[in-house]
Amino acid sequence: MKYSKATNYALHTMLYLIAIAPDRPVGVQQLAEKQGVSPTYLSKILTKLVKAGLVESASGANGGYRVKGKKEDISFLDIIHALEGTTSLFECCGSGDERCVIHQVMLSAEEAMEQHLKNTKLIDLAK
Amino acid sequence: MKYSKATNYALHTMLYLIAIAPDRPVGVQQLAEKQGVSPTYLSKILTKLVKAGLVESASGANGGYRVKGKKEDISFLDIIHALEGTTSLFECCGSGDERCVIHQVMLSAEEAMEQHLKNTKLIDLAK
DNA sequence: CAATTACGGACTTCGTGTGTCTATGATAAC
DNA sequence: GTTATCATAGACACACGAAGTCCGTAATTG
Repeated sequence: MKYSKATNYALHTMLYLIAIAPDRPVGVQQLAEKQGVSPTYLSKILTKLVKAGLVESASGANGGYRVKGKKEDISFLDIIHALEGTTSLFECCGSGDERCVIHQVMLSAEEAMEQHLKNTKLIDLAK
Repeated sequence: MKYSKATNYALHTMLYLIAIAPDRPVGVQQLAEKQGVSPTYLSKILTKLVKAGLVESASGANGGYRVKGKKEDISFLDIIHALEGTTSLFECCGSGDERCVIHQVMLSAEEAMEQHLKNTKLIDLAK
């Protein structure tokens, strides 16, 4: 039960893109150097963020990645869901519709965490 | 990023011990049948609960497992910590003392979930 | 065309969760 | 004391996913 390292990289990358990046797209090599990760690995993480609609990419020379949409709206939960998926952390007695009491408690606990992550926007940390 | 099945089994077992069990200890075979798990596997889970001080065990004939201490005090978090450990869900930039801003947000989100799990006692579900 | 950059699939490695099997130790009943 | 019952612990096997790497392809700029 751990958040993956990929989620960590994604959060740092997004924060960097939101805080520093101007209009120009940023290449993956530059992003990778900042965190000491290989560019090829980070590119797969960025592709997930693209598919989630959080960033947009531009191929070719002077290409790279740029935040898509309003920067103010991007929350921690958006990025975590893009990397970890949206399925529940707790799987129980099999059928999903009739949830046992334990399952209900676990779901509401998870929801408490998600609410916190949803209310915290990345731009709050970009001072 | 999932809770382990072992945590699921532990929660159901503890709920059963708290709700149904009288003073007599309950054998692992009986507990295993209720959930369709092998007794040998469930015994390792129960051993963790013993080491965490949540249940006590009795060897020999008519032995088994029994809830230790006050049943009213046992929370979801106690059991989860016994199975999953107490380390943070999110590991970041390496050093633990100087936490980056992202790390701080993740920790407080995790804490929101833990508070919920800490405040919910198992006996609340044993009607 | 050539250089740059993202995208995608295949692949390896490693750790951990999930179990099983078996031996050992403790206790109660006979 | 002997035997049956029960917990405990270690070794082992297996599957799956996380974490990367490598390489080929596609797109865009100059």
